[in-house]
Formats: sequence, structure tokens, C-alpha cells
Amino acid sequence: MSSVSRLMTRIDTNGSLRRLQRADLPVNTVALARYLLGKVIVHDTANGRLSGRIVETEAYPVGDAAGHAFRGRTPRNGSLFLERGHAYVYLVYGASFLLNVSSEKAGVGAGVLLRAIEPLDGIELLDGTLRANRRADAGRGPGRLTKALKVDLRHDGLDLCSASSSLWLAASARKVGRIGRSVRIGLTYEADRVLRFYERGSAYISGPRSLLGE
DNA sequence: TATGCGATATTCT
DNA sequence: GAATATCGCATAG
Repeated sequence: MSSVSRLMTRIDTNGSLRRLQRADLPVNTVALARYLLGKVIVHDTANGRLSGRIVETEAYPVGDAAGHAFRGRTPRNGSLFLERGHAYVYLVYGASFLLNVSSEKAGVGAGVLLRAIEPLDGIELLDGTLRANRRADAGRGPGRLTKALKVDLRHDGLDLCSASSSLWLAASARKVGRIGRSVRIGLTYEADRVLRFYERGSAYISGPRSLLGE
């Protein structure tokens, strides 16, 4: 029998979560990238709530050659041009979905990539190697983050600030610590811009240790 | 710990 | 046909 045992983390947020309103979000990509640290991303599914505390983000501001919106609006990147607070989800390398939050006024293309979460409610850790079972790994890295939250292309374009959305943002359950910054990860263009933000000391962030400490 | 590689799907040239 | 905002495994030091 293929006994795929599962570990479930149940760290209740105790219903203490408050939905963020659009008015809460800064109308600026870099400001939003910092603002989102410590906030909670929530996905309410038929099988319960999945959530995590955001500990790492990257900004892809207006005019950034590394941003998908740089070459103008296409069917794929259209969500980046929605009013701030909408989800932009796409597939990279044929393997991983990445979740972004649109970050400017309607018609302006820019976004914030969510790179890592600290697991809160319902995050499932598939039994595999010891490595994959570590709780800290479940939401570390943008591809793992979407996997942990069960987010995919169906969520592209959703309004994260709508009162009825199943995917939404919540105010901090716990205050964010000191914020560190570094260059973004995995880029070829604009690789030297310091637009990655993370909670210093968090055990849940991605990337090489060499980027820590600023 | 650090680097390198292949897998994989969609978009754009 | 090339490029890609990644991941996991492999190998080397």
C-alpha cells in the first residue's frame, strides 16, 4: 500500500484575523512589498483554511525590466494592471505557480511577489524525505508557497480585498520584526536592484545565507 | 554549503 | 525556437 502519511500543522489563528481593506494598502510597489511582511495570506477552501504569515517579498515596480508588465499588457500579465490588491498568478518553468499582489492604480502594471510564508493554519507537509518534511520548508520559496496554499491559475485576477474572496489578506497576528533587504533572487535583468524584503531572523525565508544580514 | 543541471508549460520572438 | 520572478536532486569541496 502506498502509505503516504501526512503531517498536519494546526496552529490556530483563533479567528482573530481581520481582512485588509484596499485602503490599508500603500499605493506604491516598494512600500507594499514592505507592508505585506508580517501580514497573513489566507485561502479558505472546502477542506478548511490554509494560511501563512508572509515573511519574504520582492517588488517589481513600474519600469522594471525584470517585471512581467515591462513590455506592456498581454493576456498573461493582465492582472498586474488591476487595481492594487489583486492576485496575479502564473506558471514559471512549467513547474511552479507564483503568486503576486498587484500594487498600483488600475491600468498601471506592477506587483509584489510573495516568496515565503511561515505556516499557520492547515499547511500540509507531504511525507517524503526528512528535508521535505521540515515545517520550515513548506512555505519557503515562491513555488512552494503556492503549493502549500493550494493556489494556482484559477486564482489569477482574484480581488484579495473583496469581502467574499476565498483568497485574501489579513492583518498581522503578530508584529513583524526588523526588516532586512537584499537583491532579488533568480534574475538576469536588473539583478542589482535591492527590492527583496524579509523579516530578519525568520527561519522561514528562502535564498542563500549570503544574502542575509542587511 | 555551494554550484550545476534537467524537467516542465506557457509566452513571446 | 528561446527564454523563463523555480525546485529538487546530484556532486564536489
